[in-house]
Amino acid sequence: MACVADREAAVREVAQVYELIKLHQPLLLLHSQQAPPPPPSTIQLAQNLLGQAQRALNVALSVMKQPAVASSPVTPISVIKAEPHQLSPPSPASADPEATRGAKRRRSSVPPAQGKKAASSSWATLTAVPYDDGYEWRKYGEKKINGALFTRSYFRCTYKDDAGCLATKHVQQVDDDDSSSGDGPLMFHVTYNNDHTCCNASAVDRARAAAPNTGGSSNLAALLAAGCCDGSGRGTGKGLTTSISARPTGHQHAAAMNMKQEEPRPLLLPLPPLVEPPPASFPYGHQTMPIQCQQEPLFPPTSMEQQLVCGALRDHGSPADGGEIPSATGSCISGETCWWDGYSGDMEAQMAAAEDDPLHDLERFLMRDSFMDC
DNA sequence: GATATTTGACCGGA
DNA sequence: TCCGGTCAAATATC
Repeated sequence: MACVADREAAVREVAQVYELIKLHQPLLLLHSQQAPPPPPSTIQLAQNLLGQAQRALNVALSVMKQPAVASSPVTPISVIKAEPHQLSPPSPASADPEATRGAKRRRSSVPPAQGKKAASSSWATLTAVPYDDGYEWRKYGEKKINGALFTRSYFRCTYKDDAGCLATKHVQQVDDDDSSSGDGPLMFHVTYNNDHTCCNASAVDRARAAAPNTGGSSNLAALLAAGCCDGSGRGTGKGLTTSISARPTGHQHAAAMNMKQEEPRPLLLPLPPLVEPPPASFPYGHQTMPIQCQQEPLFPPTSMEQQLVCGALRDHGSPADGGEIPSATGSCISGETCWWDGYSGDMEAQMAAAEDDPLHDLERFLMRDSFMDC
């Protein structure tokens, strides 16, 4: 329990610094615009430092405040049920062309286990970041649920067809006044069905194996080990944009739930914004890099976090300091090569630079077992 | 053209 | 009959 208290104290400390930076950010910007203006390099340096500090703190807070997320696809807060359902091998339900032609509904031809829930296991979690659980998801439906303020979105594993992965999940924003009013983080109930049997699962399994004693708390290390995505090279470059539902869902947050889930996942989980997104002209160190992971923010109001987490652990080689985020197979989707490729090129120099990077130290601190293993 | 998302309809359990 | 979950045509995006 003492460790929990330590974590809370750490969260408070980091949040305090974050607020300080938030407070002084306009001041810095103001100074940078006053005459005589400081050398551009100085402005650049200061702003880079500011951006990096914010990013680092965001990283820290993400890790510290969300220990239950992402070390595994989810760390269940509560297991709803774990019922043994019949599992049927993924069969092309529409193998019979006659069955599909002209008939929109032919579910009667689908084997029962596939036609309805075929969950081998089910568990749920509460998270502020439903889109980042280490897997790639494809949305297949959305429903207005009785008594719920927001619609529920249904997702299945992207590789259901390719790998026969039966994993599904549905995401429901919590009807919470605090979270919906913007005073608190948006929270989402994410319910998972079936374990991943695709290659993506193996990536996360490796992550788990890499931190067997962390009890699910070492989300950072797990995410690192899991890589950015599945590694199948399936990134097509399509759908890299966030799709916010155009139809009126009655609530922007509900609309945000329609985000595309196959986006290359950020390496860390973004926190609800502690700071307002900077003006577009604000040259954060990472902002100018090609956003391979995220061309548009998942949540428009938190665009900075999206970019922050996207590049959080790999922009030591960001364009800001001459580096370049590689696009192996076109994007971050390429998986485990994603952030390691950030050190491609002059790796030694970049690693050396990273050693001196305060952010690097922070990350190392965060990854320390003594800290993570609370 | 390929792929992903949207959205109304359908299915099946309660 | 209601309702949650899923399907698949239509549509959007690249």
